[in-house]
Amino acid sequence: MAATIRDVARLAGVSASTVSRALSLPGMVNAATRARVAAAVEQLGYEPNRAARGLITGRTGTIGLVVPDLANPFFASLTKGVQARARRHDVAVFVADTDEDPTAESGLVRALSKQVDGVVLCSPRGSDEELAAIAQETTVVLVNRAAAGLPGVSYDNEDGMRQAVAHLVALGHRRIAWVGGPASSWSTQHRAVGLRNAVEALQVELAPVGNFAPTYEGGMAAADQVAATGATAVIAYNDLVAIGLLARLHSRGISVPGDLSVVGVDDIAMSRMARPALTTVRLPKQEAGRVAVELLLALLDDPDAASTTHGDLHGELIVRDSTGPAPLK
Amino acid sequence: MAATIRDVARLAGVSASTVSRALSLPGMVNAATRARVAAAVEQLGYEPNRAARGLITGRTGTIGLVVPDLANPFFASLTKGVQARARRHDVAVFVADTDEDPTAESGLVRALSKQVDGVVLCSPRGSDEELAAIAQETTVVLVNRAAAGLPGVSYDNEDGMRQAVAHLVALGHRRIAWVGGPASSWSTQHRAVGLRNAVEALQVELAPVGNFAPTYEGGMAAADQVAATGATAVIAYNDLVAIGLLARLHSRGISVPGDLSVVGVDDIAMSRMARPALTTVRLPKQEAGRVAVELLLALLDDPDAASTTHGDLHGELIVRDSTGPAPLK
DNA sequence: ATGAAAGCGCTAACAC
DNA sequence: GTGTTAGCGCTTTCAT
Repeated sequence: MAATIRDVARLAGVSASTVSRALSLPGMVNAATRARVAAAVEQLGYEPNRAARGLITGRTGTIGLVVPDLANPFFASLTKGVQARARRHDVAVFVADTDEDPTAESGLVRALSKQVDGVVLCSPRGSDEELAAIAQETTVVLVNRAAAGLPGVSYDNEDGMRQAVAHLVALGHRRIAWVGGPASSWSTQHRAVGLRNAVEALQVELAPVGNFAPTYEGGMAAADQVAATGATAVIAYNDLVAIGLLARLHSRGISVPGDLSVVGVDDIAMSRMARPALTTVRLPKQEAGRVAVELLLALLDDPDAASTTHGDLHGELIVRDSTGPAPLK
Repeated sequence: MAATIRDVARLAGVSASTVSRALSLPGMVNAATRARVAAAVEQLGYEPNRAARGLITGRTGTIGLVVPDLANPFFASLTKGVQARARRHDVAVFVADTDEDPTAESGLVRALSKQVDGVVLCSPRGSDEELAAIAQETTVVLVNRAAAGLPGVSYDNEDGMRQAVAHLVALGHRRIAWVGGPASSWSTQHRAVGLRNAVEALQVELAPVGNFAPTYEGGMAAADQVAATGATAVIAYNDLVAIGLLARLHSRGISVPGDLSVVGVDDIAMSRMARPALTTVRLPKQEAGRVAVELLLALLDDPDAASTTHGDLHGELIVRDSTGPAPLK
């Protein structure tokens, strides 16, 4: 059996409350007693029982993480970041995967919420109203989505798209195709806006080819339409789509970057390994997870810390072979 | 505030103990009372507080999962399987990532073990002794590793290698190179054994080129040595290594599968997207996670269920372009 | 079949 | 600064 606080108290010759205080509020106990307690703790290998503590404090020392798909490298990295940062704070992480089912989202969060202090919700597809309802019941931090009034971390999609367009324009491109992700996705909408602003500012043309699944298959499906636009460059919703484009363009005999330059978003590991290696807007994935955890913990400590309520992360253009090496002839 | 068992008891006009029984041991309570309790539970949206229950039962309804690297697609899939199956059993999953640090392994398990009923430990690098010590303190199920006496799920690596070799030999290959993973890895060792058996049975030659990191970079590093062996085919420790080989061979002007056929292991999503698409031994990743959870839960219910103590999963050869389409000339 | 009472391990008033 | 008391929400004897 594991040692309890009473065992420690007995061994240290003090009361249980003193042990409790020595551990949680060291300032409130005499240095000498504190040392005796520490010794007893050490000797017994005592670790407070979190369930018992939680029962009384109402805090579990646990947070939940809900992602659409763990097998998607983007979310896997994010999870890694969340998990690492939470551990630093001695907080455990429950992970739940909705399997890309938007219907499951709020149910999962609600189920989790009984067991955790707060939840990090990634790329939610639910409506703003649904999210607001969830936030009513539990402390939530959104990732990759901004919803009115809710705390969260998102990426500056507009700026990322600006960087991508600027790069392509500098290489001589004047007509740029855009393969969107799911129409309902917050990031697709914002990337589209950023793109429109950027092409307008730089006086080039944008050729949107519609919305596709954010997958390799989505890219394969979009490729022929991209080719038909007559654009000399294409920006894809994400790297998976861009790699799908690469595959289909290759089998059509369309050379990248010779005939068409391709840019993705995310910078998943796979992008470096693609042929040609993919130019992409790198999104700091683990960083988003870390920021989300910090935000959540801050919010739990002080529920109306309105000042730190939203994080905004920047992407960084990574130039690889799919847009080079030579400028457009 | 959430409803407590007393609220339910009051509303149903019974005592708290009756509510408790109605929920956990329905057989022990009168059908009529049971119905009244059920109605009250429904009306109040009551959910038992797990921490309070755990305090007395000693069970948390939570399991831990320790993986070397969440960003590795292999472990991401596995985690997905674990998480999905655990949810079916209404069990929550704590996920921890060791960041490929074997030293962190046992510490993490120990830390987790205070908060969970049992732990699924994936691809542990620790010694058999370390693992045995951990198993002493908490219920553990190993994945991708068999250690004397410990329950676990692993793959039939020997058979997987046999399939790969048979395929290559049927295509006409007579000298097959092998790029091993980390020397300390259990699966490297077993794959090597399977390979030796297979080449012996089929009367062909094996050319091992040593041990490399189980990554894309590892594959890049191994490629030139592979080429130098004079083999016409190579089997890589895993798909990441195989894709690294593909990249380096391509830049050396060595054609795959024209000059050299390449086979990987795992069948991660990336393999389908490689150019040429990678022939590989598909390992059921999510399935391993599911089996591990079932095993762990069975063990928790009956600590000496020695019968179901080890699962063995089979790989399946997936033939793609990196070993075809034409047989060796 | 049901209720009363005790207590899991801990923290938070409240005394001193 | 420290001990005493009470109680978080639940399950589990032990009565009845």
